[in-house]
Amino acid sequence: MENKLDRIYDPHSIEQQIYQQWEESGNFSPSDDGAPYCIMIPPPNVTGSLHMGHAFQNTLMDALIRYHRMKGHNTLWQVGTDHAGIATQMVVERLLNAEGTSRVDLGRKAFTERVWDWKANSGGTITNQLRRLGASVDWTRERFTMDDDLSYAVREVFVSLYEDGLIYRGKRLVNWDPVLLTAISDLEVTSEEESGHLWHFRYPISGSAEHVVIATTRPETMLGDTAVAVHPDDDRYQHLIGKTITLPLVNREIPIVADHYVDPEFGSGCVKITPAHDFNDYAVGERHHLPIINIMTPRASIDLPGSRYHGMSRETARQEVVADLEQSGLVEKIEAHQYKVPRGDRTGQVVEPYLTDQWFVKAGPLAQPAIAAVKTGKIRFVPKNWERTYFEWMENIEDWCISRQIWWGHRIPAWYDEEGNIFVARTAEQANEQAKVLHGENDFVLRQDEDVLDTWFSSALWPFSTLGWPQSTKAYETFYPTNVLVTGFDIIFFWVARMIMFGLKFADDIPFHEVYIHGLVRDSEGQKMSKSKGNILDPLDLIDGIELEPLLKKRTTGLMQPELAPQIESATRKEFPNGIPAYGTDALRFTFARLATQGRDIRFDLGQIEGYRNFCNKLWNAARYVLMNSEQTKVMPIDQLSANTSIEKWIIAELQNTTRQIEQAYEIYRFDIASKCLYEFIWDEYCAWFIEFSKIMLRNPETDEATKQSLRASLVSVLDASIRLLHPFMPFITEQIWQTVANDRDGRSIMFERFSDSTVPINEGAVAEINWTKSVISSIRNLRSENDIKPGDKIVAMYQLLGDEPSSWLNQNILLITEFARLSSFKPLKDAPEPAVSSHLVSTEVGDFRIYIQTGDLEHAEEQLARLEKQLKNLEQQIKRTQSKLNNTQFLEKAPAAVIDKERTRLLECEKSRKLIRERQHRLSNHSLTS
RNA sequence: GGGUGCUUAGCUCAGUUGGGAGAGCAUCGCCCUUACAAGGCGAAGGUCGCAGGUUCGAGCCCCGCAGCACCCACCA
Repeated sequence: MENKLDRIYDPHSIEQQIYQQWEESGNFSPSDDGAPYCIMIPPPNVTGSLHMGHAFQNTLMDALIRYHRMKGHNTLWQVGTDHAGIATQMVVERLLNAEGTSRVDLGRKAFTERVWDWKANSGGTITNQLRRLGASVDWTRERFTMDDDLSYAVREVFVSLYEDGLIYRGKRLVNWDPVLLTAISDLEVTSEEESGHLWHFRYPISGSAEHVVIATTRPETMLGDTAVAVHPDDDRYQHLIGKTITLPLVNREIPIVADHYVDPEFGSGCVKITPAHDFNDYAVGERHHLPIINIMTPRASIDLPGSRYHGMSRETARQEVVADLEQSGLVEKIEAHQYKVPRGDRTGQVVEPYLTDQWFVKAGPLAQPAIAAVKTGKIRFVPKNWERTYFEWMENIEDWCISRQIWWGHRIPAWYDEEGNIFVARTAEQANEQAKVLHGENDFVLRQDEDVLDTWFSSALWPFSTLGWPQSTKAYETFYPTNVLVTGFDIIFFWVARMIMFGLKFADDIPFHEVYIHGLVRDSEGQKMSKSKGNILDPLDLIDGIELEPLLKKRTTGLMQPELAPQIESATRKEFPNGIPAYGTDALRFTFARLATQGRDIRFDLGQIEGYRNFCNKLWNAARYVLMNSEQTKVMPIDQLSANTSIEKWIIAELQNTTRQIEQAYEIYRFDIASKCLYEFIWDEYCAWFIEFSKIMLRNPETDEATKQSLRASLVSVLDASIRLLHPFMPFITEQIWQTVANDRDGRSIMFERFSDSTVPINEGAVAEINWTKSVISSIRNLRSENDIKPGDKIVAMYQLLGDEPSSWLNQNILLITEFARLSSFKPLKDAPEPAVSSHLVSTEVGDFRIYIQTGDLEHAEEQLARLEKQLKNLEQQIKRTQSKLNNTQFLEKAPAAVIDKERTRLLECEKSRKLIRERQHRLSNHSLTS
């Protein structure tokens, strides 16, 4: 490392080089020393690239990891990626289509080989982006959910659950994506309200002229109706229960049944029942033992050989059915209707309830201990209110459909013989053994189940499968249960709940003690970021910067709806007329930390990150100043500083207060508080006061050498301590400065330094003295500004000690006051009668210390009088309020003594201030009369 | 239909167990002062969504209302 900092802070020139050094030196692996601390990364999809949500989440995890590493813990941040079954298969299928071939052409074996190739060549995007972010994950332990050992864990879990009766196979109505041709789980279906129609049809009663009117949003499914239902207590239809209907168009006799499911208030009170194509109807069908007639192919076209609708898409069939019923005069009416349409979250296609053979996890028994773990406080959600969401879902949990009819994923370890017997086993050999037992000497052929498991199945094992389970490895013994899971609320059901269930079942313990749920990153307007809205910010663009043209291109290419491009382009031009400047990783990370308030979604706009980039610059330049002034000075722990002067004692006190607040904030995951404390301490105390104080003292020829040495040591050591506190949020700039401020680093990294030093007792006297000095300086600055005195002009000032502030405070700090306030002299006013001294005096007070300054003229007298008048008015109000409180016997009886004392003191202070202000008014108005 | 969160300065948000309303950005003055103009000094700006209640005292606790956002659910 160089021993100097460049004049200009340039994040780009330091960040990548530093990360490479960290990674190469193996710094991210556990130290094998100290209490274990472990976080599991939510494995990003291997097809993914870093978005703002990742950047936010990983910033917080890295801060926690770095904090605990510096605290001396044996720290593991387990990294890896998820095979993302459907997403990855879609990506590779698109590539194949572009090449003019297809998944089916290749066949299963060649296709999965192709996916592995893709992964080897293109699957590292997001992990490399994590490096840019500074993530101190242990790359040597990187895992992929389809690694051999993790796949082994998957089979182990599947087989165990099967043996325990918690996995079963069955023909059930599932959510079917007719484009992907696979079942998906309830969670993968999203319902949006859409405009449609409510069709009212007349169904004729068999052998009668009567008919009933049924209403439906899906006319085409009437081809599969097997009943009409009414409410059992509905007087209108009592006489029809048990009779039959001749189903129009199909001419099938179907019964009228009574079922509580029907809401008599809705529509006509009669419901068509299609058990094969509706979840509710399926349940009704089961209750009444109705036949289940499937009328659709997997691609959701009509499957009724011999019917005129056979082969029609569901949309066409709908039109035709309605037209035909219309023709027969069976359409009562058609109403506009808003209704929820279920769509697959991957394809956006309307999902069909579809009757197929699938594998399910029986969730109820697994959920019970998982609920208890949170109820008893073994697992804590932060913020706590998410526990309610968790309970709500867990207490009403449905069985989980885990089989998927795709090729990329963990193949289900089940085999069938020709008679349909199922053999679930860890390996084909074991399945064979089982089959032998059954078949004896007879020949048989086994065929493995074609389906793969839902990707979330393997994700659910992540906290223990990555650590070596089912083997009892050192990592597993050391780091399970992990400390905290950091994730978004959107995957509490998908992932968090299932990890808890499986962790308790298989690793015999909770997977983590705490779950920190963070908010969603939105754009500056509060909109969700999405490609189709064209409002995506790429974290790397914020780090490296991007010109307008490439940004436009990025946002407008590959849109699902290309017609939106012009709109997106103009919005982008308006928001980023000059593109995006490079802010650097540290500024981005710090911004995320500052925005990480409890649970809320966060709005991201460039003003914020710019402010924190400026903070980086501030720190950088402060470090440059310190280097210039204390090059040969040794960095010391805070508790070993000699701290000769009050200002050193004061800044040490401030540092210690800040440290304590930060450590407390980490304990409760308040990254916003921790980062805010750092910002304020470094900028408002260390830079604005301490460095400025030090300049004056170091440059003063009368300062003795010992004091200078002490000051230099404090300057450099407090800087050193500050950047250690800051390191978890800003790893790069702090490393660069840390390497530079001392010569004896020997290639060590700041990431292993202690987070904070031992404390020394706070010197309250020094703190009071410096706070008083700061107030005096601020008051004079204020006076100067109010009187339009140019910052460069030196002025005469005088003071009066009216009370009992220690005169030592003044004597000790008179140089600082004089220099800071740019005074040519600062002397006692003696006992001269005030108005006689000068007609150009204005004054202010700090407690009982009155300060006068000389002004060149009094042209601002009117303004000042107005200001004083306003202050006076405020004071009067306060006095009145305080007095009425103190006159209130109820208040005096019931309020705590401390509060009453406070009010009394306040009253005295206000009255004193009022007196002083009146005096100032008096002086000012007299003088303005004379001038 | 059930649930959750939000509403505080022009904007984005803090506000810990109830005890005199805060920050950043933006705005307005004045300064290119030898670490930093990505800076310094100073100023202005709020009926804490509305309406009640509890309390000596409410931004904070309770009830109601309104608006916004999100989650869950099988209403054809």
